[in-house]
Amino acid sequence: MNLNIGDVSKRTGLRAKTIRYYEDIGLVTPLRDTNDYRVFRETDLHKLTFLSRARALGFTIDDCRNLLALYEDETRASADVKEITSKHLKEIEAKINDLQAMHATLSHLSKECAGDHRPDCPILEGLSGDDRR
Amino acid sequence: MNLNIGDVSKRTGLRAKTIRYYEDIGLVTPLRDTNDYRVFRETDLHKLTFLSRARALGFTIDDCRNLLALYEDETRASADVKEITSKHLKEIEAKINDLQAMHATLSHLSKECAGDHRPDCPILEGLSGDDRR
DNA sequence: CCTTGACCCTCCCCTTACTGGAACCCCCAT
DNA sequence: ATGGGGGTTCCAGTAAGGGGAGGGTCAAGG
Repeated sequence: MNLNIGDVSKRTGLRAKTIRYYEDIGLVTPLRDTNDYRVFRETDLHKLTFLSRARALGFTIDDCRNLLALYEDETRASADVKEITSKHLKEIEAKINDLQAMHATLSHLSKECAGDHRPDCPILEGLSGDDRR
Repeated sequence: MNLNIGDVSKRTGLRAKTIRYYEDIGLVTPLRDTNDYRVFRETDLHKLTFLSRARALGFTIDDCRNLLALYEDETRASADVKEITSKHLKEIEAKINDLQAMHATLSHLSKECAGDHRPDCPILEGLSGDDRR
């Protein structure tokens, strides 16, 4: 069950480039064949799958590093995992709020804009210093 | 009414560094005093205010460049502005959707997690290949 | 045995939108 | 003259990879 980078890429959904990058920054340490090809074992595959999912859920690489350490530590406290997750959830909420505020402002301006050949444009007015609400 | 970079920074809310960067990439072109200090005029101030607001609404620098060109073009069609805005609104919506999906998944896992001293952790299980919904 | 195409390798620069820092100049008040 | 608070340039770094050059390797087919 020794896999090349291409195989791992297919199974994890990560690109080969990404996997090499993860090795560079020390998240995985595959073995090497005599021809310098990376050789991934079961455990490497598990880690990379884990990383793929954690990244897809928006965790930073740094969070991933910590989560992975907890994942591998049989004596972890689930509280530690939950804390990282809660912090991340709060960041997600903050981002959603920001985006919703932007969306509200912009869609308001956009609705006012005729969107035709004429130059008058409430969007540009809103973006300029012109501060009437 | 000639302003130094610090004055402009205070009035626009942009940091001096950011303003220099905007000059670097050609978004503004302040004059120069004999001592090499940048000299900003009214129009520069307007442009930078515009940029500050557009950035705060999440437009990319590239969008800003286009919007600024339209802002300065008295013969623009408001349709062009609206198109950039609509595209941006769609991107915002997509991001919000992504974030909400992440949030849903993560908060579900988080709720299942005891968050105590014990190692059992549904969050880690969810992140590993363990694919039971 | 040789070639072809699909893999794999390393190394380096590019991206976004800035931010930080070093090393230096300028002006005014003490 | 010295101190502080402006200003200037340039260099390096961030997150998380992406793109591409230039080259080695492997397995199958002719």
